[in-house]
Amino acid sequence: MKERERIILIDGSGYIFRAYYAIGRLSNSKGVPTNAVYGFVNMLMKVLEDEKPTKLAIMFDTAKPSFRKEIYDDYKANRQKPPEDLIPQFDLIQEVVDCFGIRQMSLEGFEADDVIATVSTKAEQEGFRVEIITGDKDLMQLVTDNTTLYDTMKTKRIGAAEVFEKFQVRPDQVVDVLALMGDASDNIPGVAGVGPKTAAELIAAFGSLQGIYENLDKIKQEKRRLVLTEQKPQAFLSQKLATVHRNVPLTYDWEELNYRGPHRDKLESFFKRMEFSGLLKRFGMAEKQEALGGSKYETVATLERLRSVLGELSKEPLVAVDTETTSLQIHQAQLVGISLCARSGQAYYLPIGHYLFGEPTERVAGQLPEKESKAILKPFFESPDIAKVGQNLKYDIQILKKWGIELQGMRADTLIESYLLDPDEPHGLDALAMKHLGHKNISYEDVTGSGKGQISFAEVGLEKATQYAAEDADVTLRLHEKMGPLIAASPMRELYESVEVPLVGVLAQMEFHGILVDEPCLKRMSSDLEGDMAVTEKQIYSLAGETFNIQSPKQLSKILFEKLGLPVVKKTKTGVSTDESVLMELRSKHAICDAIVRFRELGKLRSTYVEGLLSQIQPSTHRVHSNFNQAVAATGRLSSSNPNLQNIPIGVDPKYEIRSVFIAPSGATLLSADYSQIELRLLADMSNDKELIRAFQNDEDVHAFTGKLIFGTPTVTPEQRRIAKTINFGVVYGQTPYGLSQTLGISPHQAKEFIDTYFARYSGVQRALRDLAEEARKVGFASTRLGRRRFIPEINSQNRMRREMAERTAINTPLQGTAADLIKVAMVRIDARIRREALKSRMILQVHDELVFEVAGGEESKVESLVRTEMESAMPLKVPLKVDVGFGANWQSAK
DNA sequence: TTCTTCACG
DNA sequence: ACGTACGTGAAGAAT
Repeated sequence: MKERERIILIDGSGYIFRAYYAIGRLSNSKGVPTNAVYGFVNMLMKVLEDEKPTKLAIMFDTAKPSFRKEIYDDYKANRQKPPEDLIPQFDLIQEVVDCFGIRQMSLEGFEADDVIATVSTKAEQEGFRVEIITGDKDLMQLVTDNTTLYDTMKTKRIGAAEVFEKFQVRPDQVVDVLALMGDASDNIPGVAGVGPKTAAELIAAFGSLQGIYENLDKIKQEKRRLVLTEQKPQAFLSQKLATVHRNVPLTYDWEELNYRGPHRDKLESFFKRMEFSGLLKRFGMAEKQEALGGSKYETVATLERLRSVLGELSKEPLVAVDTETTSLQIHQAQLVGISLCARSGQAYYLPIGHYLFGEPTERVAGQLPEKESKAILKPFFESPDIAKVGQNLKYDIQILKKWGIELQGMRADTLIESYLLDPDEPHGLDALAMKHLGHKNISYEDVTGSGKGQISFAEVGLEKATQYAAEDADVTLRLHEKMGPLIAASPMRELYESVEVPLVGVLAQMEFHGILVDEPCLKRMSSDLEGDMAVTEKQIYSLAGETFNIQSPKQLSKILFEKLGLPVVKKTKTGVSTDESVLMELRSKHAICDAIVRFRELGKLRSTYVEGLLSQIQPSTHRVHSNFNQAVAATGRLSSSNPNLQNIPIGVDPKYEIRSVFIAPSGATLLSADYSQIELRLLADMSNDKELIRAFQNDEDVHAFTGKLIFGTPTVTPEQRRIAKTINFGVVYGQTPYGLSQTLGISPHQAKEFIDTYFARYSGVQRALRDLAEEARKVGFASTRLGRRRFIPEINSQNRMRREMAERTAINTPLQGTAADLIKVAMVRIDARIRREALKSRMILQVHDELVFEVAGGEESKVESLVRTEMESAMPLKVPLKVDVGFGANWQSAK
């Protein structure tokens, strides 16, 4: 028999809502909300790419209510109005469907489901196969041998077998099941007390709704029989409501459903309007390069010209600076060029280190001589009176420092400006140019190429390099002209000018200096770990009775849950969880669990910390130079990467204390200073809770104090203290009883009692947390003590999960973020004093509530007292700030 | 590229 | 019916 041609029908209305909730917040620069449009387009493209349809149509509901409303006034009565920012997106979605060249169908008085049913029924009669793209179970009634359902967000296609799996009935019986069980989302009443289980059981037994009522006497359970009799009208009404209408009066012919691909021009202008740059790229429609209005870029090729340009720039109020180099790794990077811009549209490129075809010795002609230009540039860059702005100046500061210039006069950084204005948005220069200037920057790959043929920036021709580099300086200045005033007019001005901008220099210094690593010791650990792992590996294989990849959660779960028959405790999105909490729960059932936990522990140490750290050591300095990222964490914290020095294990196994390999050079020691209970102290201050304030004013052990309070005892056992400690931490995260019960291994009921008692004793805390959520709901953002903001739009979400998540964010961000503000203030002040007092000691690490210093011999007491003073006085609170300080030859022993 | 797991505060 | 504490970054497997 000839293969049937396939028609794809898409439930458009269903996907609009799912797209809206799936994508969260998104809008273009004009403020038009675009999240649903974006999600919808992605769904559509997935269907087009995966299914390669030849015939398709998309069905929509109409604004007018359907005929069901006439039959039953309460139909969809409890359905909420679509959210405000979704409404304008309905039309946009219909527009984009047209751009794709896809037939859309709808009819007043009918729902999308009815239109789908009508077309699919007809199509099947005429010899087509039908695939319905929907997430709605109601359409299961349409399934036949030639009609299947498919949900793009799931993997499985739904045919008759899958329908049977879900409801234990044939597709044509689904309506009757729905009639009995009802549907809360459509407000279809069903029969009271009959859920999916009972409904399926009844229909399976009697064949249909009609069949049930013809055989009521055969129903044993008296109660059930009574309810069914009583609610017969509802049952048949529900059946009517759940049944799709298969005869909607539509006019169309199959030709109109042929899919011939998108109208590229229309699609391009639509995507541009929406500012979907990723989608434009996917269609090869990347915006054409448009020079910024009236821009003129000059390559500065002679020393005379350099002098005169710098002379002009020195009189300007602010100069944008950008450096081009051969590497993002400071200690491997060579300076290639510098761009400067003080008036938008007029920028200069100073070529200094361009060379030919991979030969660093073959200098390109027409460049500035390195030594002489450095001598001219030095006073310019080192003048504190010539104000500079840049995008991520932390990098340029280090490049210039390596070149022999100490940048002074840093006044602004657009990376930081963007971060403060909305920490959750992207802050890359290209993204900012698009967002604030509507301009597509020349991309780095356009200049250097990408992949195998990629060349170093040093090999780029001067003309091309000038266009690219000068544009970056130009764009940076323009971005500052947009964002600078926004910051200045906001309550964040002080935070920006006195904390964040000075911190850029502090972090640059920390990164540049790095921390010394004991390489031989790491190498010893590496081989020790290898040995221990081999032993553990053997144990695991013998316990499992076969060899397999222990590091593969998939293979491991096969062994644990299929071969060894252990019970499944927890699932992940894609399979069965084998994480540590699962293994700990199963450890009494099989010895393999402990061995796996041990193997993972050793493997983590080896790959992430030992090997990972070894690979990051700079051969030229024998140090690791981590990046301290100032514009990543949405709360205001720093983050650390390449390597991450903020998650080095604390060293539970004395054999493998990773922190002990971070050492001081000879003649120096390390000093570690960390805040004690910083977030709880801030909570005490913010909440004004009299008990919590008392605890800190009396310098109590706050966990023991809390324990005494919630257990009502004069002293606490270690176990009680542990529980109190967990709750103290949980409060800061906006804990739920369930979450607490999981971490404590107790019942949710008991967890709830602990929480209730906690709030009864610390009533000020409870009030403060409620106020934080309420405040965020009112203004749309959470803020820290120094005015840092984080927008939390989902605090008003219709989706409960998202909303509750947002509420926890609203509680946690002010605490975590104020702690971040505070230690940043301390860092800036400590660094200023180290410079002013000309100390040789250096700040080298920050780990959220801890600072680590390399202290020069003889400066110990001076640095200790300086650090303690500045940390403890960074911010006045209603409770004292306490700092613990320790010295040691390595990081481990300094704690 | 995405997912899972796990290290830190 | 569903998922469940805040914030990060890195490695390895699977897609």
